[in-house]
Amino acid sequence: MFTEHTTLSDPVSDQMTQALDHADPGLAPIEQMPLRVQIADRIRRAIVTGRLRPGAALVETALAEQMNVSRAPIREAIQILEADGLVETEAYKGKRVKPLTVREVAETYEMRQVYEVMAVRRIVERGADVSALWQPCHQMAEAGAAGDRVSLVAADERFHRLLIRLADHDLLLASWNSIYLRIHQIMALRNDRRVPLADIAANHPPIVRALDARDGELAVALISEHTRSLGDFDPASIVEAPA
Amino acid sequence: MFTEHTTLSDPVSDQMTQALDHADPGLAPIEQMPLRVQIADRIRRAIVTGRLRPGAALVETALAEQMNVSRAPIREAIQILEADGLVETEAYKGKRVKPLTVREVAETYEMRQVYEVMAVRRIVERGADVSALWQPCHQMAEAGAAGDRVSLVAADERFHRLLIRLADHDLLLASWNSIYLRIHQIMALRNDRRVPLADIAANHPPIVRALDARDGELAVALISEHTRSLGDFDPASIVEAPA
DNA sequence: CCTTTGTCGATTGTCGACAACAGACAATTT
DNA sequence: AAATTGTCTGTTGTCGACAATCGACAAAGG
Repeated sequence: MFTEHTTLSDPVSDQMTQALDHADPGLAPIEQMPLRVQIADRIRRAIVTGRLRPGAALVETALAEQMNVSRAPIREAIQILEADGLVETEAYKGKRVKPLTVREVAETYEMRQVYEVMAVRRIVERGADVSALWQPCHQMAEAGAAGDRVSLVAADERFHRLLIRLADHDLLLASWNSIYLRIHQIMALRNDRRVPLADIAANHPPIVRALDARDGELAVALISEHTRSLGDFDPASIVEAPA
Repeated sequence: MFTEHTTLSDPVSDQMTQALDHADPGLAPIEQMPLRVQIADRIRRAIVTGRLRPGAALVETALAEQMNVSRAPIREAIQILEADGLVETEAYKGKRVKPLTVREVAETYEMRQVYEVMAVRRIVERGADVSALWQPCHQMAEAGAAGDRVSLVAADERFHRLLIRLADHDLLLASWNSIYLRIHQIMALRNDRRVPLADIAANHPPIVRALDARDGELAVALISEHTRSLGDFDPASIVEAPA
């Protein structure tokens, strides 16, 4: 077990949870997270879904009143987000959602590529079983056929997260998660429709096949090209003025 | 400018600063860091120098009294260290210096290798000027000849940090810094005397030469072997029982 | 008109006190 | 004696209030 930091487990289905649709948990252990974590999760989701845009001010007193808690857990939550690299503080002036610069976006995608290449190398070296990767692949294909972009993106994330997991490297996973938060945010902001859905779905199976065949060079080349292409983007589409 | 997080700027010369030996700063801008940052720096240094060993309890009230501040900045400082991955929290039970497992140590060094390889690749691709790397090289040679292990390790860190800087990639630098904190800690704890000083010093110039010659393959191979060898260590030398 | 100084509102920084919780140990009951 | 319950202690979690700082604007003085 790691520390208490959460992992943004469920990016989908958010406020649709009513009082009716959750099955009776019986007497299963009741999970209680510190307030700061719950708060951090909420704000984080607001940021990575684009509801809180880069540059938006986060005022402790306002958030405290809004969520009906004191400032202390709000402060701590924001500090968590600061460590995530999503929030920026200027002493005695304010905290705000960190503005995205073109450079940061590029660096983020480059880092992601390095992480995924590292994962692929490890998977090949260690001979891990990659058959589980087929499931998200199929889901992507279905979503692509149905033209359901949201489901496809969700399946894509599952694919890549699973790929990282298969590398069996906790530090890599943590680093990738941290990076992927920002990727989430970027995708939410730029809402890019250029690449056809079917293409995205079609990119993944060859990777799995190469991994399965233990063809390290090919697998690295494929994942490298795949993640690199994601970094090509329209610079003006998202970025606010740096200052 | 980044946020306010510090960078453990000066690992050496700590408490030797008396009231006399600092030159008159004139009317230069007086730097004031939030208490949490000063506190975090102190505790961080204590951890990475091994003065606070893995598993050691960090009790907020005790630290608050000891440093003569309230618990609030202590809490926030500890939270920073938690984000650094140096401290671990268990709700309502306590905070302690995160125990080091064999696996974590191995993963840390593997991650460092990936980062440095990435840096070398970027340096070669971008044709950065690497002549500045000679200075720490020479310092290492001198320290090696004088048998001064401390100076040599310090110069070694300068070499590698500069190498990362030359890659001109902020996110890489931040990630490397985070990793290197733990490396600091590990080195402080295991105090390993196996590798001869001269060998360490001798390993670096070939890397600079390869970079200078834009021989990417050779440079990657050299840095890869260099950082990999550091990860080979005596497992029993540092690790406490995981639980 | 320009410069300097004072004041004000907004925000974060810090503090001291109290509440909630986990674990250990004693008291009670059977 | 064993099991259950109560209690106590150490620690973190949360709160409300106050202090410090910043930026902007008004006010005073030349």
